Amino acid sequence: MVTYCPAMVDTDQVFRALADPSRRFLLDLLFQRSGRTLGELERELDMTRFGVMKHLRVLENAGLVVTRRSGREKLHFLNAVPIREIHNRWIDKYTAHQVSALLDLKSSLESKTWSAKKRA
Amino acid sequence: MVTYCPAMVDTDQVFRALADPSRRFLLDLLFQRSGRTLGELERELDMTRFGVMKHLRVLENAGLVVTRRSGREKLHFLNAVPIREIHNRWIDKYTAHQVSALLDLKSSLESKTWSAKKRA
DNA sequence: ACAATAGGTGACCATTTAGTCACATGTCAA
DNA sequence: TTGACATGTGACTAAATGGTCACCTATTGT
Repeated sequence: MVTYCPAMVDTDQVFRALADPSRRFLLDLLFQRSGRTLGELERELDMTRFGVMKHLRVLENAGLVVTRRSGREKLHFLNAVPIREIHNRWIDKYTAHQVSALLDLKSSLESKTWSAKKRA
Repeated sequence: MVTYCPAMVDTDQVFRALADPSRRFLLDLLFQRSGRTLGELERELDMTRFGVMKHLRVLENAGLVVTRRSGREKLHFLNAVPIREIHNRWIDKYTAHQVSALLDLKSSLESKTWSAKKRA
């Protein structure tokens, strides 16, 4: 019998977890480098350890973060599956191409602006 | 000068807009068929007109819904661009394949369960 | 054993948020 | 122009949320 699967998530918990900027920043940190401890993450936020712990639990309950204990440390990893499910909910194959093209255009414009700034 | 672009969105507003189940349901309705009026959407939710209106404004401010007036009616359309940006934030090209494969597996298992149920 | 370190719990407070209502504006058609 | 219809505003209440703190447990190295 399967005891855990990264694709098993509660939709509502996922969206509520993503609603907070601190939690999104935690996901950014784990996207950058997974397998961090609570203390390590705490140092990056302007908040007490308890606040960070609370946020991490919300993320874990939502399935956006999975954890593994190692001695007295708890390692946190990013799980991207719920993110992909959000995408699949409101973007079908037909509109996906248009949207991607628009965003590519946008980022290309932004990089031009950026290099213009850099030169200035 | 550009006065409007579907790719111009405030990240925080997008995530907070998606945090409510009623608002996600409104997006589902507009994903199914875009260009609906307030009254039309109101009939689908178990909520007063005012509540629905408030939710639609949140979605509009987030850029997830764009509107067009037509006489005394206001038509609402889904804008998928912010959704795609969420995806791009935490899923890179390398993990995208793994995640997609996992979700394909999941949906194939679910459809098997479903047809088994149907036969029973 | 001991102190230092890493993580955890429950209660608490300030702020935000969902939903409703009385009331107001603008548009259509007879 | 009159009445019906579609949408909009500001104030209000009840519930949820973010963040902190005093206090607690478990693991490590000496």
